Amino acid sequence: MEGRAEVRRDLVAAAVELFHSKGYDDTTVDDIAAAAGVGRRTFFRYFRSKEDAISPDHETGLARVAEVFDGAGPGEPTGSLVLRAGETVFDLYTDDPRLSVERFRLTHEVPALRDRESASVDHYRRLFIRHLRERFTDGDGELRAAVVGAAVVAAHNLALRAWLADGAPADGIDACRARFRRVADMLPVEPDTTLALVTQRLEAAVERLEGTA
Amino acid sequence: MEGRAEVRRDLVAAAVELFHSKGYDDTTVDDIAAAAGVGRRTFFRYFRSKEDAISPDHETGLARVAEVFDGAGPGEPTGSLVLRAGETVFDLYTDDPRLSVERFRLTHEVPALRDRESASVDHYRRLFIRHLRERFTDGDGELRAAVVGAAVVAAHNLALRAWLADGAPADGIDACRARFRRVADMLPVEPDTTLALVTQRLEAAVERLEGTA
DNA sequence: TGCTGAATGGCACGCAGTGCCGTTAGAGTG
DNA sequence: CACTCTAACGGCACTGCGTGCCATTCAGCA
Repeated sequence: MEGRAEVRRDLVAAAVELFHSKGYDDTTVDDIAAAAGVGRRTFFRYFRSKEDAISPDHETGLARVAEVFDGAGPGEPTGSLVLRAGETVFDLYTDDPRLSVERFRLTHEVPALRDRESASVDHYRRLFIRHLRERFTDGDGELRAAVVGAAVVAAHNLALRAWLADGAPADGIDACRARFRRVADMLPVEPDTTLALVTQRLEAAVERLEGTA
Repeated sequence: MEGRAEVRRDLVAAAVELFHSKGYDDTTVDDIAAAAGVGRRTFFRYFRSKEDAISPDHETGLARVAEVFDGAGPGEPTGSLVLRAGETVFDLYTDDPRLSVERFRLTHEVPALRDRESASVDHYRRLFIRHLRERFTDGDGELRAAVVGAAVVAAHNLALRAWLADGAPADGIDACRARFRRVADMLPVEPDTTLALVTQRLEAAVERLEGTA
């Protein structure tokens, strides 16, 4: 007899294989259960729905992001914090690249799965925003939290999808991470940081030059 | 006999009323059709699914955004362009504020509707990104398109939802629009615009001062 | 009056997901 | 070994969504 973990793995394998060969819509839950050698009712004891059979464990990803935010000191810059939180999610996809690539292909071809993906991405976005609001306390803090949260999640997905579309090569993980990190330069994590900094330096330079004149 | 438009209106009214009184999950398509005085089969001739009965016409909104982008001259700044495109969508919600408010309430309480909303918002995001990519042609153009697109849609939803949560008062529309427009200051629509501009002026000032010295 | 096409309603079907219950395997106890 | 208890499983029936098919109705037209 097989344990629970083995049955679950068999079901995922059967689902992926059938979705690939027969197509998602033409594959019924009965097909998956039969291919895995279990009853139809058992399938629904392991997965809430047919789509769940190939969905990654989003609960885990959300928990990791929350953990990063909760464990961060108040002194850590928000820019590096959101990068750390985002990178924590990468591991969920690098653990099983083959499965991730197949899932990526399916979520791009099947409308139902694409919409489901959108919904789960939105959960990440909301989680980021909820934590960012605590750090943005100025007048437009809520707006900036929404903008930064949406931007980080978008950049994360952009980098991840480019890597998956490329077949998820092992030597491409670093490039994927680097690509994601570039978003840090585009975030309004501090109000008018650049302008204020340069203005300050400009004034200092003018003062210095006026002193020598 | 009633025309097609009347039947459709009756179905929407019946759906909204029943979702409100009985709850979304406890309302069947048979209930809606019966309340509207038509057969169950007819319901599915007007709406693709049960959720569709209270969804706004996203196709229209997407078409409006595409129209703004297609009709814009190449000289128009990207910042003002995305603002114009975003504001075009507001009208879809201001046309029938009562319906919009009820829909807002439902999409926040019913998980199935919330996920559907996430998916439709994602369609807007992808549309923005697709058009923005044509305008961002530098090295990180794709990343910036993703960031700006996600940020604009997020800001739009933030402003819209705040207005809807407030009961969609007629005198709050301008404040809603103003709130959305503030996102323009946070977008990386031009690479290093501020830094490049100020640096250039700094160098010019230094040269000038050195000349007088 | 007879014809035509569009809208409708009814019927049956496939499939997702759930509740219920009988059965079975395996661990623990005497 | 015999008994019990529990967790997992399979089967069955049911609700509800969404679709295909077909007969009916009704308006417009020759």
